[in-house]
Order: sequence, then structure tokens, then C-alpha cells
Amino acid sequence: MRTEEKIRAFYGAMLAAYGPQGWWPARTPFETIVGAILTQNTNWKNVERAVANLDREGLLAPEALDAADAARLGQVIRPAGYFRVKAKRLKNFVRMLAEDFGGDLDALFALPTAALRETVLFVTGIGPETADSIVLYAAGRPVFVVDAYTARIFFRHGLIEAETTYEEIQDLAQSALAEDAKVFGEYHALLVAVGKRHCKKQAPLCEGCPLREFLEEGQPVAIG
DNA sequence: TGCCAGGCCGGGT
DNA sequence: ACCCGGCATGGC
Repeated sequence: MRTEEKIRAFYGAMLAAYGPQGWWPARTPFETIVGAILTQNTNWKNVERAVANLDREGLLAPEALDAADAARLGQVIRPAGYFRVKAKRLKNFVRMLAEDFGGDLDALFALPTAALRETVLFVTGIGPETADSIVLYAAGRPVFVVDAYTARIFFRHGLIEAETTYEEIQDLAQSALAEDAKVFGEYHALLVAVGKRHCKKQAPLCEGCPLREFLEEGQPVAIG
């Protein structure tokens, strides 16, 4: 099976196994952005606590975050880990939003996709994955989000090299799939679902993995 | 109990 | 242009 065929086949297999994931798990686009920043290299469970704290403190709004003291904000989001760094990153985003878009998320989202991505990416603390998560899940644009699970699963199935870059993986996925935000969103969420259950860093738990049928015969599933 | 989680930055080479 | 240490909490 060719690489792009395989990427398409993965989708059906994952969907059949787990059903639609309905990502991003947030009530508003702004909460999606906050979650995207907080979940950097962090267990989602911890992010949920931090988001609940923000909500309780009335900080799930751009103006409130912009006005909040960074040290206090850090304490509120503490369960998410890297709390000092992430407090700064959240504030970096809302500062940009205030300065360049009058604090209006819809004004930011009025940008064409490429400009939107670049603008968000320019914020210190927002890298490619976080930017794409925002562009896809908060703004609803068709960009494919690549994360650690994406790279690991694709690599272990021989679809990419260990050195393949973020943009290369993204291009690969986007060329294999229809340009559809809904599909991209489900695909990424499903990869995370598979990854959490069956593709941990140490030890590929291929037993019961819905993608197991796509492994080459006798393929030794390299760790990486 | 150590390893890992839905990354990214900044300084050094 | 890479390479790497640092950032931090909670789950298993």
C-alpha cells in the first residue's frame, strides 16, 4: 500500500474503532486556545484542572487574562505544569490580541488562513503545533495538526523517517486527505486516541491497535 | 517508582 | 542551521 493510501486507510480504521471524537473539547474558541497552550507536553487531565480553575476565577476571557497578574495566573494554572512559562505564554497571546486586533478574536479570525497561522505563530510560546491547533480547532480552518503521536505512529508504520520535519509531515497528510477541517480535526483526535492507548513512547502496545493490520508483515515497529 | 504527557524557547556551537 | 537544557505537575 502506498504511503498516502495508507494515511487514508488509517482514517477509516480509526473511525470504525473509536467513532468521531468531536474535538476540540472546549466550550468556546477562546477556551480552545487556552487549552492548546496549556496542553504543551502535558497530560490533558492536568489541563482540565487548570481550565476549571481559570473558569472559576473568571479568567477565561481575553481582557481578564490580559489584566491578570502573571504570578497569580501561574498559581491558577499550576496543575497544567510549566506554570510560570505558560502564564507568560497565555498573556503573550492576549496581549497580541489586544494590541493588533482590539482584543477581538473574530477580528483575528477574519484573517486568511495563511496570515492567521503566521500571526499566531509569531507569538512567543506558540509553536507550529499550538498554532495549527488554534487555526484548526478554534478558527475552523483546514490545516492538519501534527503532534508527537502523529510522528510516532507514522514513523512506526514506516510512513516517514525519524528526521521528517513538522511541515513535511503536515504536507504529507494534507496531500493525502481531502482539504476539510472536519476531517483534519477528527483525524488528529483519532491519532491521539490511538496513541494514548497503543503507541506510547517506550513499548509499542500494538496488541489491539486498530492500525495493527496496516503494519508490514514482520515489521519490527521501531521505537522512536 | 521512574517515566511520560496532545511543545517551545533561548543560548551555545 | 542544528543541538540541548530547562520548564513542572499529576497519573500510571
